[in-house]
Amino acid sequence: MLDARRLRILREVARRGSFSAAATALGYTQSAISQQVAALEREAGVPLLDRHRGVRPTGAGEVLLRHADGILARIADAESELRALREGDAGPLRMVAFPTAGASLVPLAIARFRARFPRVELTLRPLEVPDGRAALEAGDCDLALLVEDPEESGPGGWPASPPAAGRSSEHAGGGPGGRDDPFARVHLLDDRMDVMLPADHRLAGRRRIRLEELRDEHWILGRRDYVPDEAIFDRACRRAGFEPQMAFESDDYLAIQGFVAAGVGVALVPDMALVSVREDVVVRDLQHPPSRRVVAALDEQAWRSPAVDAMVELLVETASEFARRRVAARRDRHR
Amino acid sequence: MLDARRLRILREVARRGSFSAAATALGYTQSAISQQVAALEREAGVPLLDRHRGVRPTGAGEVLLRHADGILARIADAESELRALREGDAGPLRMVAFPTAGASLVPLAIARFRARFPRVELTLRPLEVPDGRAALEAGDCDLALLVEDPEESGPGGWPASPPAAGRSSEHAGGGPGGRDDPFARVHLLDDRMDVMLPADHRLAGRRRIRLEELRDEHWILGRRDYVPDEAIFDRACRRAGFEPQMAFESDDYLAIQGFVAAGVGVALVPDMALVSVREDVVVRDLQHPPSRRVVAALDEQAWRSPAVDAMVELLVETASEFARRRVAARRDRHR
DNA sequence: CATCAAGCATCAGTGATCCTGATCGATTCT
DNA sequence: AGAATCGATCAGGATCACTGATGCTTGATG
Repeated sequence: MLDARRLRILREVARRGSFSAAATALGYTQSAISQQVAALEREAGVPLLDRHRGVRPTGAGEVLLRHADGILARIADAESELRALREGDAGPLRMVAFPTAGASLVPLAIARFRARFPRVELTLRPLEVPDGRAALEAGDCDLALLVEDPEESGPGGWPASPPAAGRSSEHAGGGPGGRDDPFARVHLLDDRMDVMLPADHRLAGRRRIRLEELRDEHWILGRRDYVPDEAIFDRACRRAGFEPQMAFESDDYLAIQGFVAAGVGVALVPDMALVSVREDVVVRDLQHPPSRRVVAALDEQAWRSPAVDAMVELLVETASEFARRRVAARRDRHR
Repeated sequence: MLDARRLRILREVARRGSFSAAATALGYTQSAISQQVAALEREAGVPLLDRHRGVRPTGAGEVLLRHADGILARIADAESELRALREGDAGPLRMVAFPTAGASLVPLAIARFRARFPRVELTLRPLEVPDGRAALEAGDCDLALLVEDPEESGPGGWPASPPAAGRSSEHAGGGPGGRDDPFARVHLLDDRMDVMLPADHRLAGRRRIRLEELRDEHWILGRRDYVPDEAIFDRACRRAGFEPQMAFESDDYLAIQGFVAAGVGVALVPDMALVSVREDVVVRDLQHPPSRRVVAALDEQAWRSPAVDAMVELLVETASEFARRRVAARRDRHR
């Protein structure tokens, strides 16, 4: 196969009009140029340079030079894109997020990210948590936003960078009740869960509610296999000393709002899902509110581009602002 | 610089999904593939393949693969064009010819050539003989049609090919009165020169004229520095025992016809320039007609593509037919 | 005409690179 | 558990690329 380095040499020779000049320009000796050109001509089976009067490309040389520019330009493109990718300001960044995050937290982070890294090709797929985990495992995405049950997972934290020495696993998973997946997790926020009641519910006027007070209600919850909501809820009820009666499961918090409004039951909803709340339902704090943990997960094995790191950092920042704003919103709710 | 061979390996690995399969496909061992991919990743500074579960390209790998196809395709293009060029059925063929040939003999040869080698990019520049010789010398053309004085040049013939053994040089130039340029010459035809008279000239009715009979005429001839016509004519006159009186020089045979028709003088014109003859002039044979030699000249040093060889051969054929046709036309002229 | 400088070709030597074959560890399938 | 597959790694040998020296040709200069 034609060697691009030799094409570069040929081009330089043609451009400069002499082997020696090309050698100087490329940092070789004249001897090396001569040998490489000879090798290229041997390979081509045709003389490429007319050495008789100066050095000029022959017809065949012209033909090859026409291609050489294109080939070398494309190689240079590939190299510059690789360089950009290595430095984080270009290339693909494939994100997945569970739908609620994809509609609330993530857009904020992405807006900032795009401003800072306009050339990164950022893609976001909203995927339910198990699918997101699978995508990460399959290498189909670089970064996944997941919700998890805080009592099933470790404390979470910034993952140690793989090539660095002394990799501490204290932040990563694998602690008590650790997970069996190899992901690094970064804690973004604890998504507190509130109770949603029909606006005309007997407890709607209360500022804070104890879970036991709702022991006789029918409950509407997110689907068990998508979000950890139900597991968290079950445990909370058990601790409150009752067994909840389930009315419906749904994977859509808007649908859940609809059920609550219609009087089908009450719901435990994560704060994050409350970016829009219908008029005919109210949201009230629980006394000991459970929460679910929102994390950014990465493949600890895989190389992390600077873009991914930057995105994680932005997510952390954005999440903390988001949490502050939610606390404020919670305060307003009670006025 | 990125090595195209490595890109090919990367592509094959990505396509087949395993190092071993790629190794088999490319005729390497798995070890070689592994090492080459590792080298490519080192060079790129980024992991390109995710080896964890099967082998899949990472984001960076995808980026590089996107370029790899383009790069490899272009290299393949260049190679196939080189191959075609080596085999003669593609690539450039740059011809120059003196204007008279460019308007008579050459179009016939080119028509046949194009039918046989449609993919060769054939270019023809009409250049006066000295310019054509310079172009050939400078390597600006592959083949030049020249007119020469037969008494200044050797017999002409098929040039000996430099690398081939046992190619007889008996036909080649370099005989008595040889030239100082390094061109190989192939004799195409002897372009006989006739005398052109005004239609009302006193000798217009004659079938054949002796040069001496025109000793008192004024002569119109092609320019000395462009064509050998004048040198040939001078010598003929000297042999006929007189010194010609010159009226005009012109580099255009149509202009010469105009002068003759206008009665400015008579002219010695090469047969080849008589593809079109005005009504108000006549062309008559000389008794011992001088002739100029039409040759195809090539740079003996340069590599001769099969296309050039084919063109030379076609020119020889075409020239002999052309000469036959001219003889017939000459016969008709006298009826 | 002799000399000199510039330029390409060639050769031997050396260091880098590439490939093979063997082996190891990990993973998957049976 | 055992076999099979796959990638990583290592040592060794072949090849390749480059350097530095030398020779030859050409064109300019005194």
